[in-house]
Amino acid sequence: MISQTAEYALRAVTYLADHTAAQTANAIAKGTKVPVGYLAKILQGLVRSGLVTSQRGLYGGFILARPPKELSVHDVVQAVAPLMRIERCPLGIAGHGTNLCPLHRNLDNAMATVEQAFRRLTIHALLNQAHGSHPLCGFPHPVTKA
Amino acid sequence: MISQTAEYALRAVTYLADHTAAQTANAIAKGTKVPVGYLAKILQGLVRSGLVTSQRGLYGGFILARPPKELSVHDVVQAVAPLMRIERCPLGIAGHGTNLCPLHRNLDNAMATVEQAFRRLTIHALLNQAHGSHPLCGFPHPVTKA
DNA sequence: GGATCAATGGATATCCATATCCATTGATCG
DNA sequence: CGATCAATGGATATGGATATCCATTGATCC
Repeated sequence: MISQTAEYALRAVTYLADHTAAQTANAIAKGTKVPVGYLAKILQGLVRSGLVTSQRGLYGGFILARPPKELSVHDVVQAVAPLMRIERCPLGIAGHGTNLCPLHRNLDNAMATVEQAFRRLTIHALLNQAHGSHPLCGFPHPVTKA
Repeated sequence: MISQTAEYALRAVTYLADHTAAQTANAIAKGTKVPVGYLAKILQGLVRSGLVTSQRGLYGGFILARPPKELSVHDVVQAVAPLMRIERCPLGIAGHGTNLCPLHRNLDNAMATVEQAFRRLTIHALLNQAHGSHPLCGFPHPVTKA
């Protein structure tokens, strides 16, 4: 459904949204159970996309570039592993344009539904949904460093 | 969204639904633009799942095991490349049960929506949606052999 | 300046979905 | 029976997503 990379990116962003101070790749990796080396790559991607800001050196790390209310799940997914819509006939007939056959029209409609849901769902909303107030599955609410 | 394998399987099943006589892997491959060797493997999977019946030798080939009205897109997708729902916490905390965190609850809800859509959509419905009456993208309606 | 911390970029490894090829099995025809 | 047709199963390749490692760059502290 969504790639492992997108899943990791969402965990990282959720984690960042839950912290005000900069968080190192190491801290995020521990807090989200994502392999640290791979996470570093994903964070680089998020930085390049402008969703996250990075800072080197002591007390450095990563911070969200926008408030969680203005950051959707769709933004994150598109940044690291875009959900491709079906725009033209996958059977490659020329001149068929946007007029998809029933099969692909229906498949794309399903994708459209998901895309819409992801657009509407902000990271802020995730944090504030009732669940004993921890935003990540089965995780003790991390103590925000003072 | 759905794997290449599932896409191929759906094309093949749609093709079969449009033909009464048995169709060889070769014919299906040509008619759906799927690599024949790979299609053969996928068809084997469909046979094993009981969605399709196979017959060797001259005039052999593949036929749908059920009428297209009783065959959903979901059936086909599940048979070859199951869409995995999120059933428990991907962060692997024991005893967390089915109580997903907001992130994974929302992701799984999106999947549930897609699953529902796929369950409701039959192959028969695909064939009968108005589109100049060819079920596959940009494809001249194949002449059903007499 | 030197020491330490932490992101960056590049090279490399691993795994799985995708894909190809072919010898074997089984069915039909004459 | 032999010849032909076509699915089956197994071995093998390939590419992209996933993942690891490390030298380099840049920032902070003393």
